[in-house]
Amino acid sequence: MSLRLALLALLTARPMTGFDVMGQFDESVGYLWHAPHTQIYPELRKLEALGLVEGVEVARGERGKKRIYSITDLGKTQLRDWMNEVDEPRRDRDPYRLKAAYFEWAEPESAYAQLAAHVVHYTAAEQLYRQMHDDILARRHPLLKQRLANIPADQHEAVVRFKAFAYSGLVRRARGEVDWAREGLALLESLHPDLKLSVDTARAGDTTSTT
Amino acid sequence: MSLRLALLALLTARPMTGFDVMGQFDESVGYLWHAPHTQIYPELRKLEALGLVEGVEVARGERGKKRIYSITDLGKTQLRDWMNEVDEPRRDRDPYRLKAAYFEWAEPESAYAQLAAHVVHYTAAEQLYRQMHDDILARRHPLLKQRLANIPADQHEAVVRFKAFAYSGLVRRARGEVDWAREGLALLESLHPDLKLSVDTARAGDTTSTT
DNA sequence: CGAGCCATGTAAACAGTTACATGATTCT
DNA sequence: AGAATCATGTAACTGTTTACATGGCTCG
Repeated sequence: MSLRLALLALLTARPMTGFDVMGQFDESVGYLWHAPHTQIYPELRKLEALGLVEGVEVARGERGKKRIYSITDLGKTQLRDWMNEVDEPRRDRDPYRLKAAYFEWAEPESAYAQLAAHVVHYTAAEQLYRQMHDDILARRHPLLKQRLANIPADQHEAVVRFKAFAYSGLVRRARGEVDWAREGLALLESLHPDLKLSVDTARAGDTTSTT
Repeated sequence: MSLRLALLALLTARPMTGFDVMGQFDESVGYLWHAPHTQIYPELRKLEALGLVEGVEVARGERGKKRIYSITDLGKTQLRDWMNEVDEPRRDRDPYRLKAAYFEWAEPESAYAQLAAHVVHYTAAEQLYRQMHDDILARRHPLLKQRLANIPADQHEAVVRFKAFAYSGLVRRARGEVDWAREGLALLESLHPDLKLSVDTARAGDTTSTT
């Protein structure tokens, strides 16, 4: 259901083509939910069949065409209903923790490399999420600006704060991942004091640390 | 691949039936990875067909039977290979943050109820994970004891520490979820000062808080 | 003998990934 | 003319959920 929710929510900002949705899924909303175009196009068709969105075909140049989707009143009602549902938390599925639990089966060097990559990835992710968070609060984010333009000014504050709140959660998670992975690196170093230096060297040359 | 990894890793502790695996997936490993029996039984058959595990049928009473699976040498090699692979972090899919980003579409009461449920759930989860963490470090955990019995004593420390490390990650995540949800509750209260009390009352009577 | 546990499946539907495919428009 | 971007799909496969099914064992 999350993909549908993401699509409907996105279309409340402005009408879009499937291609536009793709673009948003590569940035902004894409950090909250991502889907490839092979899932987006069919799903928009399904939403249209359900009457939740409406698509109109529009010419593009001489022969080209594109399909612009807007959310319908029914779609807004459905969105509101989904948003009001309390879905009980999903059972956790955690590939990182699963793998870490059995690190005794990996070479220490490779466990180290995995945790180092984790640090690199989530350090960059945290930066990115924090940037988004700040852009939202400052109302610099382009899609957010369009969204706000369509609704009364007295609701702007709530809309902005909710989005910032969501990103603050992403920042928090990313920071947690980094702290956790560092804890793991320290553990590996304490278990294999002899390997430490060689791996550290490998990491410096390997992972193209961006910080 | 995570399900297979979880199954193979589990079978390194001791041979098990599909039913035993189910039991473990309802506790211990189940916090790291979960699958219903409808996925476990066919997957074990597939692993057997691949030669990664070996199943022997054993009588149970007069007419009953069960199938006990053990990991093969090939399975151990495969497990080691998977553990050494550095899988680059998956694209984030985050239903909670997605939903929170569009809370302006929910009734404040219902947004509040969702975050309150989040707090309750992850508070309980944190307790549980912390308990597991402590049981592991103290080597009280039954499956862990069996696992340690099969390997040289000089490897015990590493095995125990890796498992504890994984659970420490779960504890960290759960705590992050609670903090985040509380941040959201505070936000809702600041946006709707008038609603606060009524919702608070509803929460106290509603969610059977266990702390 | 009934309740609760042990034990194992199939099938349909839904969600997500990966591979394969096509073509127009715009800018340089 | 070629590259970058806009635009949209189908199909096969893998993974996960949900519904439907069955039957034996053990203990009170």
